[in-house]
Amino acid sequence: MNLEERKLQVLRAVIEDYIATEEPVGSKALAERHHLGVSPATIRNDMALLEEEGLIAQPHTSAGRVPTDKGYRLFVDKLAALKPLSPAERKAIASFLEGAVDLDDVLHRTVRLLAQLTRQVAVVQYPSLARSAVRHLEVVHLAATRLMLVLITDTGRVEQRVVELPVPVTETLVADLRGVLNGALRDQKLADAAEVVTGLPDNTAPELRPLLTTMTTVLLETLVERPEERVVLGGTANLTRGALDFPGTIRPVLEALEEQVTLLRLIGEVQSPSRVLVRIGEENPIEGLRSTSVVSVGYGRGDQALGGLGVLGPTRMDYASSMSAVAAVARYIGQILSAGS
Amino acid sequence: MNLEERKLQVLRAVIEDYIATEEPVGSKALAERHHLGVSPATIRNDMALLEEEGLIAQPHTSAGRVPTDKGYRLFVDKLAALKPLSPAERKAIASFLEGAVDLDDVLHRTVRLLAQLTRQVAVVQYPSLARSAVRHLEVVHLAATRLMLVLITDTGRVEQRVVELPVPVTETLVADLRGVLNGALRDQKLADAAEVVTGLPDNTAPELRPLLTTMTTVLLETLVERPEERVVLGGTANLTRGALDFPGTIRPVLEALEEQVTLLRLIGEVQSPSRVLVRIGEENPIEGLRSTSVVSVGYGRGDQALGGLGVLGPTRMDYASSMSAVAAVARYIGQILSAGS
DNA sequence: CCTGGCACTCCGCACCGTCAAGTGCCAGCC
DNA sequence: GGCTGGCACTTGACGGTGCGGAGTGCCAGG
Repeated sequence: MNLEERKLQVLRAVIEDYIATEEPVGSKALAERHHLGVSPATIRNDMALLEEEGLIAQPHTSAGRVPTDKGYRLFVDKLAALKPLSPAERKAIASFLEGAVDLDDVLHRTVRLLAQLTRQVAVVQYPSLARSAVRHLEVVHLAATRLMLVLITDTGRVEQRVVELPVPVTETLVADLRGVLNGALRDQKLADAAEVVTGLPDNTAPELRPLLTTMTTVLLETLVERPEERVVLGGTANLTRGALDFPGTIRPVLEALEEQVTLLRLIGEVQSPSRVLVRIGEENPIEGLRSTSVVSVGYGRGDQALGGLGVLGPTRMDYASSMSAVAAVARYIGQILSAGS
Repeated sequence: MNLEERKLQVLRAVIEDYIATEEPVGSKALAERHHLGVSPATIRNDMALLEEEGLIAQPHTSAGRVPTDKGYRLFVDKLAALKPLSPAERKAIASFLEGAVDLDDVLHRTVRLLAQLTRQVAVVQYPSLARSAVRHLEVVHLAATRLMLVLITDTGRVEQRVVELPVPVTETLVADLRGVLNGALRDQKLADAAEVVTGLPDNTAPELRPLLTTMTTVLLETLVERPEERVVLGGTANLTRGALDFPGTIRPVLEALEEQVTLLRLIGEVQSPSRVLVRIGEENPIEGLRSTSVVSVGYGRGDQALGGLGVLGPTRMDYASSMSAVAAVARYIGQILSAGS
C-alpha cells in the first residue's frame, strides 16, 4: 500500500475512532485498533502530513488528532461507503409508517422515525404546494359574506383560507364559482396556477366576475405568491447527547431550529430525490448551525422533488448511517405519497 | 409588624432575590436590599423558622437559603400579587396576533408570543374538537370509490379524512350525502355528535343507507371517539437559560416535551378559563418535569374552555409575570376565536 | 424580642506537583 | 527511500492543599 492510500486509511481510522469515542485519537490507539500494518511512529508521520493538508487538527499541542470539516468532507466524498440498513431497521421503517391516516400523520411519524433511527434531530418538509397539483377546490358558504376556500392537493395537503366578501352572495352563485374554479384548476400544478387564474374572470359569465376576481386574488396571494411551506421537527432531545452538551453550544442550535424559514433553507432548497446532500460544519449557510452537520435529501414521485427531509447533528456524526437512513426514509415517503392517501 | 407577618415578608424577599440572582440568598443581603426594618440576626432567626416549616432550605451548611417547592407554593397562593402587564406588553400582544390569517397562524403566533413574553417554553393547545361545534361538513368526491370528509368547526379547525368505499358512488349521491350530514350535524357540538350520527342511517332514504353507514363509522371513529387533540410548542431555546443549564437536567425536559400526550396532560386537562393553574416542581404529574413549573390556563368563549395554553420553566421563575402573561394571552385568544375567523 | 459579636463551617478558587498521553525528531535498519 | 524504536518535550487532567469569604447558629446584653 502506497503512501497516499495509507494516509486516507489513517484519515478514515481517525474519523471512525473519533466518532466512536468522541475523544481526540492518538497514533498508538490507531495502530492497535486498526490493523494498518505499520507502527505508531509511521502513523505519526502520516498524521503530520494530514494535518498539513488541513484534514485533521490537534486541539492543543500533544493531544490526539481530531478531524476538521475538510477532513469530514473528504471522508464523505471519497471514503464513506453507504451502509445498507439492517433488516431490523427496514422493518422499523415499514411498521412505523404504515397505518398513518393522513398526511399530517405520515409526516409526524416520519420525523419521529428519522430521529429514532439516527438518534439525531430530524426535519421533514411538507410537500411543496408549488410543486403539487390541485385535486379539488372546495368553496364553502360559511355566511352571506364569508366563504372558505379549501384546497386539496394530490399530495394530500389541505389548505384553507377564509374570504370576506364586500357583498352577500347566494348559494347558487357559490356553486357556479366552485364549478368554474374546479374546472379550470383541477390537475393543474400550483406553480402554473397563477396564469390560469388571472385569465379566468375574462372568460366567464358577467355575474360571476366580481366574485371570481375576489377569489382569484386570494388564491394568488395566499397559495401561489406566498405558498405556505411547512416543516415538522423532532428529536431535539438528541441534541443533549454528545459533544454538543455544554449549554453555550446547544443554545444557538435550538434558536435556529425555532425559525421555520431557517429550517426551510436547511432542507427545502430544491434538491433531487436521488442525491443525498451533506453540509458539514462551516459549509452550513446558517449562522448558529456552524458546529453541526446536516444530511438531507429530496423526496418525491420519481425524479420530481416534492419536498425535503433530513437530519441534523454534530459534525462528529455517523455520516454513512445517517445518509442511508435519510435516503431510505425518503424513498418510503415518496412511495406513500405516490400511492396517494 | 408581628412575627408571622414578617416571616412571610422574609419568604417573599428570599424568593424575589433568588429569582433575580439565581443564587442562594443570605440574611445580610436581604437586610440590605429589602427595608424590613430589622437586623440580619433577626432575619436569621426567621429564616431558621421558615426552614423548620420546610419553606426554604440550604443547599449545604453555611450557604444562603433557597426556596423549596412548598415555599413557592405558599408564595403563589398568598403572596404573589398579579403583576399587570406593561402597556408595551399589551401592545405587543395585540400587534403580534392581529393579521393572523387562519387558526394555524393564530396558534403559532400565540406560542411565539408567549415564549417571547415570558422568556420560557410555551405550549398552546388547539381548540378541542369535542367542545367545538360543526360549522360545515364537506364531502369531496375524489375518485369513484374515494371520498374526502372535511370537517370545519366554529373555532376554525379544519380536519380531513379520506374514506375508501367498497362500491363506487355517483356525484349526485355524494351531494345527497352532503346534504344529509350537514343538515343533521350543523351547529352540533362534536361531543354530542355521536348519538346524532348513529341514528342517521335509520331515518334516511334506503339508497343512501349503506354509504351513510360507512361515513358515520369513519366520523365516529376519527372525530368523536379518537378526537385528535393537537398542540403547538415553542421557545425551547429558553430552556438553555438559567439553572436548567447543565445537560443532565435539560434532557428529560426536552424528552418529555416531545410527547404530544405529555403536553396534553400538561395543559389540556379540563380547566376553567378564569383560573390560572400553577404546578410547582414535584407537584407536576410528569416524571422528568419535576424540576420545572408549569403555569397554565384555559381559553375559550366566555366560561367555556376550548383548550389550554401555558408556559413551562424552572421552578425558580417569575410566577407573577408568567401568570399574568398567560392569563392575558388566553383572554386575547378567547376573543379572537369568538370573533370567528 | 431584637441586636451585635463571635466562633464555626463549608464552598470556591487558586496553586502546585504528578501523571499519562501524545507528539516531533533523530539515528539506525531493511 | 521509507519504516521503526527510542527519547526528550509539551500539555491537559487530576488530586491534594491552603486560604478567603459568605453565611450560619448561638449567646449575652439591651
